[in-house]
Amino acid sequence: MVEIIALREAPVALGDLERSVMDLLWDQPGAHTANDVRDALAADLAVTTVLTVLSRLEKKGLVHRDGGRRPHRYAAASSREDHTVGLLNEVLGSVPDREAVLARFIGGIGPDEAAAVRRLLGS
Amino acid sequence: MVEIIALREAPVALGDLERSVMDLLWDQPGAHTANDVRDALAADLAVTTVLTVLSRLEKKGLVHRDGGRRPHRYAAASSREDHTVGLLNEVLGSVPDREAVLARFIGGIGPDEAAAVRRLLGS
DNA sequence: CCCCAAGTTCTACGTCCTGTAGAATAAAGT
DNA sequence: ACTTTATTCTACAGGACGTAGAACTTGGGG
Repeated sequence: MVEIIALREAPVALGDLERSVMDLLWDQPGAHTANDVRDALAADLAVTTVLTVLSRLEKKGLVHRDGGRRPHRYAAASSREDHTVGLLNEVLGSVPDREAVLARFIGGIGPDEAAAVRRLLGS
Repeated sequence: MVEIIALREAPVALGDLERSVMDLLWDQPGAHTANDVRDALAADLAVTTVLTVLSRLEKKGLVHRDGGRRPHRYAAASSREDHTVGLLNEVLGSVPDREAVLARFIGGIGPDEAAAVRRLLGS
């Protein structure tokens, strides 16, 4: 199953395993070796599998690799929040009327969340 | 190229052609026959191709088919805006801290858009 | 009543992406 | 150098999409 949503130019689609790896890197910021990642994953995978995934994520620009010393280290290229905001903007960029979508979105959030947004908007 | 974004349970991934068809159905609300759709598309495709795509979109719940009289009619199941809001919520549902993402998102929108959101929030 | 034309469903295939990993190669320490 | 550890190559199955021919269905006209 490919976790998806729907949109555009530089596809940032993530498969289930890719997503798991990113979640790991996001939950535990910092540099990790492929072995670290493999051990941290629930499933019992071959290290090469993890390396393949990390390479693909690197090609997608989601992780950075430090190939300095031998066990290479991998880390998330951007925070989960920033990445997600990017996705939101991608989604919003796929429609002609961005504001119409925001209108319906805002109209659908709960009162507490609305309050939070209001606060975030400063005043 | 598959237009994508990244997430979840019931993948709502749309291919380029699928997306084109949805854009058509959204831009011209109402019931359309497969031939109508084919004629409206830029590319010169076989009707069967369009029918296949429409079927897949129907299976994904994005279009409804009226198979009453013979040239079946197809129409978007929901508005572009509602569909997109669904995507936004999918994206937001993929992170543990929804508010943290909203914070960065709100922080990144332009002043005019911020004003629009404020207005939408009432007050 | 049967055939034709228009329409719909089946089946199919090439391509790309993802999960998965063995084989081959490289490097690092002893 | 030799062994161990790590990385890169190569590969394949499965699923999603684009694409469409073949086969089947159905409503009219003869």
